[in-house]
Amino acid sequence: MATISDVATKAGVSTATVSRALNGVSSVDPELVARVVNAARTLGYQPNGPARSLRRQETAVLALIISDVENPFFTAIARGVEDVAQAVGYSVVLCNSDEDTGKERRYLDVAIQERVAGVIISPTGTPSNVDVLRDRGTPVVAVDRPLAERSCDCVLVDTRDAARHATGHLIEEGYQRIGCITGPAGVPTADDRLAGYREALRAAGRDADARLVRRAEYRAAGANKATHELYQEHNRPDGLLVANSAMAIGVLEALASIGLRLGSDVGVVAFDDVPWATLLDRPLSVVAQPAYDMGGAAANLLLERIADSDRAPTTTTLNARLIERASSTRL
Amino acid sequence: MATISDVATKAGVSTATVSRALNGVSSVDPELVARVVNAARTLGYQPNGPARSLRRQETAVLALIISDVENPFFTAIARGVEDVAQAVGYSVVLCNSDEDTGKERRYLDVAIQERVAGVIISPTGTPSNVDVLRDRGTPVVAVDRPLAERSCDCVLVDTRDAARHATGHLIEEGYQRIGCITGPAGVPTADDRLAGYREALRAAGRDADARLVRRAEYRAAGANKATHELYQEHNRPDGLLVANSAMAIGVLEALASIGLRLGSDVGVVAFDDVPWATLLDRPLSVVAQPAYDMGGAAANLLLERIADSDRAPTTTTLNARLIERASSTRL
DNA sequence: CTGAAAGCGCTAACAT
DNA sequence: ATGTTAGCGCTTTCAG
Repeated sequence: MATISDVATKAGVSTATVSRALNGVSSVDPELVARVVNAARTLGYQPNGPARSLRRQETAVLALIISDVENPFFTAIARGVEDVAQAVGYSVVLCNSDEDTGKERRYLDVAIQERVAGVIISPTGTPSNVDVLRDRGTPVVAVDRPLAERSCDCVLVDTRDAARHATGHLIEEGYQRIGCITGPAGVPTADDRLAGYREALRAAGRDADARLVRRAEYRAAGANKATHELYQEHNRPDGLLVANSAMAIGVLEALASIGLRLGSDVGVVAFDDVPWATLLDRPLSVVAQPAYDMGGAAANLLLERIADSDRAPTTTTLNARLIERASSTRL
Repeated sequence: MATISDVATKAGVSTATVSRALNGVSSVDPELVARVVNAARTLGYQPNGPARSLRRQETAVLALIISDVENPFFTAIARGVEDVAQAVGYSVVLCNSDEDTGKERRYLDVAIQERVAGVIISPTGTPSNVDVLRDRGTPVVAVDRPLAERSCDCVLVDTRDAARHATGHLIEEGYQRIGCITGPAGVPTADDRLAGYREALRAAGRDADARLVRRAEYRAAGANKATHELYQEHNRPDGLLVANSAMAIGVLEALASIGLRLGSDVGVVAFDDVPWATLLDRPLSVVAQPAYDMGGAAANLLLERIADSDRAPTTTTLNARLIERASSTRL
């Protein structure tokens, strides 16, 4: 593969001039630039990335570590990140931590070893994993979930507020015993959505009945099981707040198999807008999070921090939007 | 950030010994290994990836270039690739070409510049883009779509066969005027699915009616429009083969808005299994492709080729599975 | 404005 | 078994 010195020989100049010409340093004789560009093209020259990174002590790649590639919410974030990064010449490498602290740790190590310019992460488990980056001065932005230490840029949505709204909506629609199916304890979004749910009940002068709350992994299977449990008890809920779209699938399957109809028998609102929401017989009401914008905002924040590591940490909080459909309407 | 020579100094050995110890060369005195490992740990040493890549003239990263990160089919492939790669110590960088030849080209350039060990690609548009890799001897595996030149490892599914089966199933269920909504001309999967559809009709002694065929981008919006067009004509189809799951969403929305019921009014089979298929009032019949396995197979093929570039190119063809549900049953 | 040369951090001969 | 050293390809002083 052609190197910079092949190009230099072919163009009859030094490697320094080739480097300057190809990197757009203005002080190069236009005629030489033309010769260099020509030589590079005929040789099919492509710069050696590792050599450049080694010399410059920096790379033009960002790492994005998410907890589930198959969750549309996270892939939408990924698009947002990528579109912003691409526009300024950065590449993005997408890593899937799968809600596994060990995997997350390994990817962080890879990110450090490859000397990426910065990391955007939706942190899984303990914040100590991320400390590894901060110790080395690698810029980090947390997205979707805050880091325990507030000393880090974050892009969040006001998910507790959104949960409160959604629950309030179910109350207004006349549902009496509203339950909540949320993610594992310790996952901030799961806890916040539960907190918002409780606030709404309290604000309406109702007791939050702990027996109507279930936790499970953020996946269909766990939510399915949790729903079946909930409906084996005496006090069956007639309303349900579901904390993510994967869970919604498990919940809706369970309700169908029990023979309950959405809206009339049980009002349901789920987090995350999904393209199939409107295909259901009773279309699904959702809390739509601005995932694409979150990704874009996170990327911008990261780029700013890369440019200026002394900037004070910012937290950007975006709002979610409740979309009311038939699944949360009595008739 | 600590370098190898910092570790060498701290452990009281040469950098060569540190390198050997940390890379598990067996001929190092166990006591020295221990000292090195200790020094490395206390210094928080992490090897410099670019330096290593430059020296070794190889990297332990694979690039995966797919045409749509938001399509569950491709994210499932990504998981398959990643699980195999991870197990043998490779990282995977995921790139989203978005069915855009220009973006694809840019990512291929990045892959070359970063000197990735190999590329798995679901090629968009002209095959000439990929030639760039083959000219440089970068190992490539095509997945989901073949490369025009057969001189390249491929992992495909027998999608024409699957389309024929699915169409045959609609015929057997008694649907009389079966239409097809497929992707853009030139995209091999789109063309193959159409070809399989036609074969099935011919085998049943029916004319393939060109007026029942529509093409659109592999997205919901285009399929929605195409469906509306189809149902404005005299000869409305009573059966539909839909070439991917994003399109299925557009089609189902259109049918609902026209007031047609799945199964009874119009039998529908769509490519790609989706988790929400069973949530519909009339659950959706699908052609389930083994996406995860495809990713795994592609990764294995690529690793083999990296190890032995002289191996003859292989084409692995996997089978899809028709899952019959209520959307393709009259009653 | 251009060239010569040093050196980023690591690994792999080669020498001991 | 360990150390010495050259050099991967590039960018960037420093001279001229």
